[in-house]
Amino acid sequence: MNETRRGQPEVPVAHHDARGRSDTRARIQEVAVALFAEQGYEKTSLREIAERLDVTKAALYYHFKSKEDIVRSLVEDYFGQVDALITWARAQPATAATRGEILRRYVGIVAEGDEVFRMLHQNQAAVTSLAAAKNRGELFRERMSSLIGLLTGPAAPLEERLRAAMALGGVSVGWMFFADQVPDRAELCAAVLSIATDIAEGGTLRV
Amino acid sequence: MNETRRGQPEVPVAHHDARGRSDTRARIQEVAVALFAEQGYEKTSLREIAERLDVTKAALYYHFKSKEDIVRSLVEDYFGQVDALITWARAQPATAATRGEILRRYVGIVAEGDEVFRMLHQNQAAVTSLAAAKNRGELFRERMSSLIGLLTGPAAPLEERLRAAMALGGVSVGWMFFADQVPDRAELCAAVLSIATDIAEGGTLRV
DNA sequence: GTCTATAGACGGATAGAC
DNA sequence: GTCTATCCGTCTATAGAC
Repeated sequence: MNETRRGQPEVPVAHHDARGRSDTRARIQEVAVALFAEQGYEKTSLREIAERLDVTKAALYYHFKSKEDIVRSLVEDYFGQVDALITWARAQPATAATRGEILRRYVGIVAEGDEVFRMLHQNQAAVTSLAAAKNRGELFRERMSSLIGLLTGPAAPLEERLRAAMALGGVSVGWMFFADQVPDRAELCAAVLSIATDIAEGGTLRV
Repeated sequence: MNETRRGQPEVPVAHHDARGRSDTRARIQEVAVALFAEQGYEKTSLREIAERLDVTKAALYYHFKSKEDIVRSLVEDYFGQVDALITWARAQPATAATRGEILRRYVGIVAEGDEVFRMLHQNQAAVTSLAAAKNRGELFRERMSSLIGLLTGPAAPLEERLRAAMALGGVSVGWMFFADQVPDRAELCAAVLSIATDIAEGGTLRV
């Protein structure tokens, strides 16, 4: 149960460098994402995170002011990228090329955010009710709504909006399901994008 | 959010029928699903469920042997239907008609299961780690894998399996996002199915 | 920056009366 | 079937030494 080093290939090895300086903060985030995604946010205690890092709970509080603060540092980064995408897209002409580019960037965000993205979707309820306090509105739904609007226009018919929603949803599920099963992420990325574009454009555009 | 007791987010009224018989068990399930979906499984305490029902925690333990048992009673029903679908599908010829029917039934299960389905997806991490004890393997991933296999054949190329996965994912997201926004559920159901079939068949079949 | 120790709160669960 | 009362565990978070 306590395999501090092993498993995911990218977990760093050293706790300290030669002078005793530590990158503990970043390592806390790494371990936290992994545990939150695996067991859930609430079920993961600070004690458990601390144990994996071979530090004590109190040390965590030096780097983060609360458990919620750890998750916030993770989530902000991801949603920040989505918000940036939305802002960018609103300044573009509503062309098919723009819609294609929105999907392309969205797939990029998902692919890059990977672990945080998975953690987020595994803990939607917990994360949403955390953020609800400061970040008003529904974290996921609001962004989803914006993206659908940008992919279809403000008052598109149901079928069209549905295609956009299913394209977005397909990206999430498709990526998360296959990300750790295929060797070539770039290939997966391209395939997901191609199908998502296909879905959104409703067969008028074939790649 | 709460359509069982329509109206505001308020407390149900009747505790007993005329003869003192109570449907407490069913009402516990209703309240639990709603709260779990809204705030998350772990964040919802038995005290809170009991309060909404105007009973005490101890009363809950008469009907369910544990908190986990409440969620299990909910989840079993849903996954039972999915498993039945998989069993049925395995006994069918691997034709396009069968694949279409798999999707049709899957959409039906999602549409009917609605609230439980939403609760499940809002608490994937929590629910998975609960069931892990008795129901070995990944609750979601394993079923997903089976369905993808049935929709594509055992050793289909990545793109084809990806289409299947994204069709399934699209159904979940599409339904959950629009279910409480459109007046006509049957219409939504048909539209989702149509698009999902479109996705899975990869443009060879147009509805 | 990290530790030990502990406060303070809350949760799940049980016993036994009615 | 439901209640009151209570036990025990675990958790977040803080105080203060080093």
